[in-house]
Amino acid sequence: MASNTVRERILRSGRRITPQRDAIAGILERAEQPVSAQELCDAVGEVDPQIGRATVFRTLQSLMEAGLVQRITIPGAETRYLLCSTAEHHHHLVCRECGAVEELPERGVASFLARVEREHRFLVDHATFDVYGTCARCAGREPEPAARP
Amino acid sequence: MASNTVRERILRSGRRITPQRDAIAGILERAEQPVSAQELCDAVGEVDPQIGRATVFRTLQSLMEAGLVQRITIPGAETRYLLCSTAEHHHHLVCRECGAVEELPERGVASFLARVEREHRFLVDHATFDVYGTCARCAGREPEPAARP
DNA sequence: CTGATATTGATACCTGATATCATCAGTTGC
DNA sequence: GCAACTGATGATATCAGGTATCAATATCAG
Repeated sequence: MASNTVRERILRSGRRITPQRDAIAGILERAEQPVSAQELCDAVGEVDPQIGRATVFRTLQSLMEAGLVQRITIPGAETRYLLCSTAEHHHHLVCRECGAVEELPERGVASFLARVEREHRFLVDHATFDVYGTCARCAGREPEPAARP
Repeated sequence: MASNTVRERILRSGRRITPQRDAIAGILERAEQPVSAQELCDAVGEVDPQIGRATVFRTLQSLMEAGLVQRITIPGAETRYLLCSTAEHHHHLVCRECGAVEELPERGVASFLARVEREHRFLVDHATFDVYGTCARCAGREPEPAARP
């Protein structure tokens, strides 16, 4: 299933499958939220304390190059890594409450980018569009229960 | 003029004017491109070698809080700092060729964000939208003259 | 001018990430 | 299955950007 797919995707990108990569990909796969490098190192250490930091970062690098992982750089916060369901370029809706990340497909942004290109006479090569806020699930709950009778 | 405005803006934010802040703001003001922390430290050192790195970073912090400076975090590249003409939230078009930065006003993005909110039932709090590509001026020149007869 | 207080500079420190390099293990051809 | 070629690993050192500490200093309101 999914695990197999990740393995296949790693193989297809001309990389080798190793227990370390398996472990790291598995952790990313099980994480519903993007994880920081530190969290990932800790989680990896629980699976196999032998796995070194360098391997974790190298694996992230490889997976990013293969398009399996995206790095989410939140200004003023930790950089996080996310296993993406698609290798296509896309953007993220990050919930500040629960940390959940929703993927915003490129085509949702394309028409907007086209307008930017037209209005600014700017040849767009790459755009990062990360949106922070509150997801539907968290917005449903009351954030301040004490504020209500 | 502009220098005065920066001073005023610093003062209005309840901060003191110091020669160090003056120097740092001046460098940012004269830079047409966003500068990295390292570049800024170097440039500051040329003005006054006494000014320490900590002061540079603290000043950047202060100016960011005051809305005078924005930090541009390019994944996989250096973080850069940019003196912005407006304290309002806005986005950037960064030219990869010449490094020039064009400001994209929030209102240009607002309607797009509204659609995202509607379609994803997501309450947008903050969005960073940084676009990389080629500006009109650089696109006008031939990037590969050898490729043409 | 003067004092309360924000600011500074030197330094140490932290975290995320990368470089090095000898060793090890997948993969491939047979 | 086996050897060997090559990519991957782990330990370590190192780097860069950025922050914390703290005594000394400078700013600005009164």
